[in-house]
Amino acid sequence: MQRTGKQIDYHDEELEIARFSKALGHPVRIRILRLLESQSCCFTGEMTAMIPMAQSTISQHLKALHEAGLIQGEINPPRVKYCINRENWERARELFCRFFSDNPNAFPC
Amino acid sequence: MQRTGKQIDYHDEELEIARFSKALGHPVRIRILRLLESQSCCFTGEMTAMIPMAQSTISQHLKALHEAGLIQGEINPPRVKYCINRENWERARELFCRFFSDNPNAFPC
DNA sequence: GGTTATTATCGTAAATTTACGATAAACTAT
DNA sequence: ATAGTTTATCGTAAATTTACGATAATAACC
Repeated sequence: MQRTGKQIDYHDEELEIARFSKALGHPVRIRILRLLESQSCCFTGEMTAMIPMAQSTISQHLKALHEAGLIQGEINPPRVKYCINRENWERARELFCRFFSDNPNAFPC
Repeated sequence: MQRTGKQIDYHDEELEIARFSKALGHPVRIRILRLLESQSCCFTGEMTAMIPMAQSTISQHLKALHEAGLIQGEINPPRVKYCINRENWERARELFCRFFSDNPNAFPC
């Protein structure tokens, strides 16, 4: 919240993994990502049809995932087709695997 | 927030991974876990010495990690020694690796 | 019993998140 | 131009998170 802010010198990796984790920290966003994983890409409308939640709320969650870099949207008027952002997905995988590895220098994933 | 609550039928795995992710969603908690990883265990005081943040705030973050199951505390009066909860750590690794795997059935991590 | 050391909890204020309905924006098709 | 479709944004209210200082709890030691 940084009220008085003694300023902690976080490493880039710490900030990166916290940022990805925060985006993954809501079950509906996990659901959305699983949908996108199973069927390469997906229109917003298909998600709103499958997830019983207000369209505006889903759009809000999509924005969160987009800002975290986990998905990307391609405008296909009047619709928007969302896909996993493969580059950042790979980066996240790498970060999590290294983080959870017993030996932080190894990288077996 | 569940105001009208149309109720989404989340799978256990979705809730689990969101729960772990939420706990990982703050850089200071990543820092704490990295400390615990590097030196098997650690007293609260050692962390407050290394992290420029109020003792009560760190205790609060430790509580969050504890409630998510990622760490465990052993009372060693008047101090408390915290360690990674290896069982749940392994579980989280498994969940994340499967989640980020291109093929959700494979499990190469 | 009283003191010291360590950690958790309480009370708080500000910021952020989450959900909704309503509205706006963008582009097609008529 | 007008209407229709799809999606994002706005305004909102409630809940949660995050940070702090102050206080309480716990157990050792004198």
